[in-house]
Amino acid sequence: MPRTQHRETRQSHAVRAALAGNQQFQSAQQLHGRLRARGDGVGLATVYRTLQRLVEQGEVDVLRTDDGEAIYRLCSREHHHHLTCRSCRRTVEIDNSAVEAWARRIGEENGYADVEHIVELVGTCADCAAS
Amino acid sequence: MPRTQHRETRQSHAVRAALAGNQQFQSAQQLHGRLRARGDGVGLATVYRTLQRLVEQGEVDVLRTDDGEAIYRLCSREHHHHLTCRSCRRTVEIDNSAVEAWARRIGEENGYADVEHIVELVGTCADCAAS
DNA sequence: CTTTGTGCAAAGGCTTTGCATGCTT
DNA sequence: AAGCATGCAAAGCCTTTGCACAAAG
Repeated sequence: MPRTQHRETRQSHAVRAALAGNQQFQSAQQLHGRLRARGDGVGLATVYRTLQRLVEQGEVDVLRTDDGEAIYRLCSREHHHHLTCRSCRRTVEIDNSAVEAWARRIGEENGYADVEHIVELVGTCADCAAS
Repeated sequence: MPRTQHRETRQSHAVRAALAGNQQFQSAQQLHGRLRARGDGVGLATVYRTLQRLVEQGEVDVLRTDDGEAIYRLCSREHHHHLTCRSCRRTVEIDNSAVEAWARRIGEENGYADVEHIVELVGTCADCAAS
């Protein structure tokens, strides 16, 4: 059982609140700046470490911008993949059991056990394609 | 039409050759190391600048890994995916037609065009599982 | 009281940039 | 000859880590 053992601190609460207050993907630096502006001073390193924990616990999704910056957002579902617009970053969460099954089958066919998969899709969304 | 004008140099040729020699996405550092190993010494900065130019010219695609590393690949190349052993790094090439179709369909269903995908499988191979 | 979280600053890793030099055209 | 391309090293950015201190359980 993944016993999520983390302590309740003012800082971790602040980070979670900042995430909850915005449904869009935000960078660690943005969150840090937002917290600082709000008066909830939190060290940048703490922001990163808190986000890291949340990602490990599966409570937060993380993606990478074209700049290589990590952006975070509270998850809405369990396991899913992302389809991201390469232009505006609009993101759709994909929940497709076909991929899961496919990955597992490929593993079995090749004698590999405990197969994990990384799947990310990038495209141009309808709006951006139009403009 | 703006004819993309770039000079022919040993280095730019080497980078293009390295890209052409691998149908998968590769990082700049990987390309640099490969060139160095091959004897075609090329400065790391030059690798980056050449890749930058190729991307601007639309000859190369760029994506970001979860580590924030940029990975490059010549456009319009058929590629395959890999199933890698997390222990011994043994790698199997995977037929990709199923994934290609799946990715394209997901894109269409969501109104996304030109869908690129990153797919990586990691598991434990039979030998390593036995030991 | 013990363990984990926090801050700060330093260190890391990837990428970009300044500048003098070499090579292409 | 003129101007981009290259190398090297330094600088930039985002992120992680070491360490001492504070706080939670």
